[in-house]
Amino acid sequence: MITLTERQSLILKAIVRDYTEGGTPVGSKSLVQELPMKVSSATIRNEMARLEDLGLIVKTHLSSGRIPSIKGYRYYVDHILTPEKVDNRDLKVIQHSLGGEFHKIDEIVAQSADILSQLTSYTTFTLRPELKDSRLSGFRLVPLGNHQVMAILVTNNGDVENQTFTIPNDLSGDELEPVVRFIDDQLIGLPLQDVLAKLQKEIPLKLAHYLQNPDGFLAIFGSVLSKAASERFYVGGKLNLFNYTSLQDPKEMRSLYSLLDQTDNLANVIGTPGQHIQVRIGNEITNDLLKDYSLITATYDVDQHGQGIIALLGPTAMPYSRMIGLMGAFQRELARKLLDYYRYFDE
Amino acid sequence: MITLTERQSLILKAIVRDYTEGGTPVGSKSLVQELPMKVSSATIRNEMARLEDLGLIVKTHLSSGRIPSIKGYRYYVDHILTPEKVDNRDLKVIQHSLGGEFHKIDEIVAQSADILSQLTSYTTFTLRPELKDSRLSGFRLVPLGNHQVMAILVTNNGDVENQTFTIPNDLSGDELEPVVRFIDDQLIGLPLQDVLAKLQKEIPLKLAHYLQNPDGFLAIFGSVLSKAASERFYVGGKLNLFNYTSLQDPKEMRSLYSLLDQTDNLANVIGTPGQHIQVRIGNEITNDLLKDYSLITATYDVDQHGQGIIALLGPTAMPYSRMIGLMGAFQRELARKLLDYYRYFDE
DNA sequence: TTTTAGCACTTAACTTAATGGAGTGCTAAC
DNA sequence: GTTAGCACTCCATTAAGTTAAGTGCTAAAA
Repeated sequence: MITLTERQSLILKAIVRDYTEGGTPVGSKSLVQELPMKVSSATIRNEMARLEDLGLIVKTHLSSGRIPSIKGYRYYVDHILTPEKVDNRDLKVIQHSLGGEFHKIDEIVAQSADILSQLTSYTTFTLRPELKDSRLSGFRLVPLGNHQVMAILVTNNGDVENQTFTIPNDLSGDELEPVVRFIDDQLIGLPLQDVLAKLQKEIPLKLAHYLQNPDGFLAIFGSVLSKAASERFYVGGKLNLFNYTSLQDPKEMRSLYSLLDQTDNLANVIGTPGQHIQVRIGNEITNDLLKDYSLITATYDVDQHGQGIIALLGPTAMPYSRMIGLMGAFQRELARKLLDYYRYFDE
Repeated sequence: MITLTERQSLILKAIVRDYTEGGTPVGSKSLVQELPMKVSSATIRNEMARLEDLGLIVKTHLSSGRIPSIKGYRYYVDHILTPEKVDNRDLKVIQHSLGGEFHKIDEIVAQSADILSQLTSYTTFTLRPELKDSRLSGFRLVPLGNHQVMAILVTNNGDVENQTFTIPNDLSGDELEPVVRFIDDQLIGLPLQDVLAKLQKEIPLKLAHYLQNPDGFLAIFGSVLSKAASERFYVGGKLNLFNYTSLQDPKEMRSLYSLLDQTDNLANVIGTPGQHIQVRIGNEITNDLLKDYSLITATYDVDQHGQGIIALLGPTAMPYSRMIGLMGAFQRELARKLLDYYRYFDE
């Protein structure tokens, strides 16, 4: 367990601040000017040597200034940093852009990602509150003529998922009606997870009473269901990659773009955030592509409706203090907005 | 009007080929080796000087090899190039990937863009056949409970457009039923364009019989309608920008990405392709951002269902011969597949 | 009249050398 | 424990030199 003196702590803090703002290694001379204590650069140098021994700062070459190491950022985030109060103007932006009327949870969550990435110039992922509490509240099949049928699934949160299918010739719309009624009787009100489970076990057998060949129908129902039940991240500010990636290696950026395009990957990247706001720096992120970046994840609670995630990807040299402040603001505002939304549909 | 001798033509052709393949300026010595005639490099140099006088090739500096000018590419495309027969393997890929079952025209068209960009490593836009022939064949409002209604619009081509709305408290699902019947009576069978026109003139008056405040409903209907009637390009192979853009200027790539993200811009970029396959090179493209690239556009005919567009964006130094061959293949295969599709729904 | 060999000349790209600036570690004195 | 002083290191930038590819031109050959 590392413990720093007051002075060392101030020096580390200044190095982190200067480097995240200026982007160039920080030397003893520039530090001596901005630090509140009146000591010489040689003293600072001695302290810096000690910080380096502890592994908190490193040199880029033998005679360069220092930059924080991953361990240094870690210490800074854990022990030194205080979250910055969110700028009043930023807060206005957040509240205003979440103030409008939304028709889907996904829209709210996506909007949040876009705003956060705009405020930070970084890249954002958001995940809606967990669906484990989501229940099936309606299922419809609407014949559209021309062999086509639209399947619509509604959850108790007001989420709607739909898909259009071409049905085989030997299956008329009328024939499906009792099936829908059967589904309604058996499955309405159940959590989506349970529906998914039943769909694989009991339903196929019982469905045989109504249809000779229930496979086609099950495929339809399963497809819409899994679309509604799957965890999909929304990614905002992809173009901001141009702001903070190295640009030296186009291959890397390309890989990052691909990673962000496949939203199902992101669950692995983000993992299961335990604490409320979690900062992972450099190689602390399990994905190798992101070993030179930092990831801040926050969960937000929407009471009995579960938790959602909002995450921020940026350079390791990011202004953590401001970022964590912002994440906190989103945690609160997003939870509030979603509670409003649910209340509307729960009434 | 420029006329080249046989020999000059061969030289220009070789320069274009070498440069599009190798990417480096072409000198007289390397030309003399691969050209079928037996002359010295000095002779080639004389001819090259003449081609330069004509503005068909240029030097990158006073003593460099030559690269084709835009005028040179133009001449090559117009007078020298013969479309390359599509590689058998490529054709297989195309046919196989369009051979599956599709549920929407948009899916077919999007798939084509993806395949083309994969085969070329460039970027592709596709536009579905014009919608002016598209007619309204069904309109539904499905109440989902909880103040929500899904509006579904179906066209005679089997295209389905839908959107979910929150309805005001003072409007129940039942009240909307006569409205839908009214819509069905008045508008079914009309081209979408006409529907759009009527929506602005006659309908609001007549609708007043059924609803005190028809504005809300009209907004819903209009929104779904315009979604169905709008021209939306699908863009494939955005990541391929990394393959052929300069990478020197990250700002430029960022702008390009933005351009491709706003699909409504693309109509202006592509313009109205007149001929069957049109090649626009460098500053011949009206958009300034694309002045260093080439754009090949092709229209494909789907008989009475109108024309669609497929377009390819790449570097000016692209292998035009192969590309034009590929575009031709897509013209044919796409028309064929879509005719199949329409036939299925027309029967 | 066209083609060719020969040669002086140009330029980009690469290598090497020189210089200045920022910063460090260490020592000896305060 | 702190400081001044100094030798040392390394990056970044500039300058100079070298090479390879290619050109245009001239005068002779075909």
